[in-house]
Amino acid sequence: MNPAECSVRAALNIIGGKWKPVIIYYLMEGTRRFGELRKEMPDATQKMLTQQLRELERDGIVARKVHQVVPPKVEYSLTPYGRTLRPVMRELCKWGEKHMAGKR
Amino acid sequence: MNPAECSVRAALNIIGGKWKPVIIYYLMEGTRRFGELRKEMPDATQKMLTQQLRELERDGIVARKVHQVVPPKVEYSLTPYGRTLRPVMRELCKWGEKHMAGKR
DNA sequence: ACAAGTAGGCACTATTTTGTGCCCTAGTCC
DNA sequence: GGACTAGGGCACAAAATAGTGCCTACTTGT
Repeated sequence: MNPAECSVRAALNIIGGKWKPVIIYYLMEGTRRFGELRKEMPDATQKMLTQQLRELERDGIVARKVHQVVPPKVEYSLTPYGRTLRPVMRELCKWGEKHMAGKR
Repeated sequence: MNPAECSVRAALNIIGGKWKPVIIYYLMEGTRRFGELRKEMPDATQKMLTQQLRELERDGIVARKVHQVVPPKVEYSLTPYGRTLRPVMRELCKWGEKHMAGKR
């Protein structure tokens, strides 16, 4: 397996989850609280959201900031590293739109 | 789910298989016979290769050309539509390379 | 007569990914 | 002292994906 192909796979490992692109998409717009993400993507279960966020955190894409306050408050945002995904997401998105438009 | 996020998911549905990006990658270089692909990606089982090729064909990304000759000969290539994936793959690949380089 | 090479098909199993349901914490409001 | 809040954990069940093994048809070489 040559380097070019496995680099594509590496990228897909990061953004390839069912909800990860959606999370990244929202976080590209700005910081979100956990509950906000849940409202924005009601089809993702809480567990899935948590799980995918953890993975993205582990991979250095999102930052998780816990405010030690009374009702817990946790904010998620893209790390600088995560922001380097922007061009990738843009291409993916552009292609996806064209694809959906020309739907047979 | 807004249109931007679901377009990303639509794109991922096409190129998101375990072997699809690899297949697309090789076909971007040129037409391949089934057996050639097998040799280039020995970790994919024959079944997986066939399956993923069928899906890519169904989605209009690859063309399958059967030559009615004695030992069967089947050639796969990207359709013009498949070639529109080039920029997407390039970004994905660029990001993936940087990602692997900066591996912690 | 028989093995090899090509491009698969089909049934079944294994692995991975998603989803469900139920539980916790610690203040605070009533 | 019960309910509610926001974020999350854990065990398990279901579904999607991937992998294995064995089978076909046709022809050429031995």
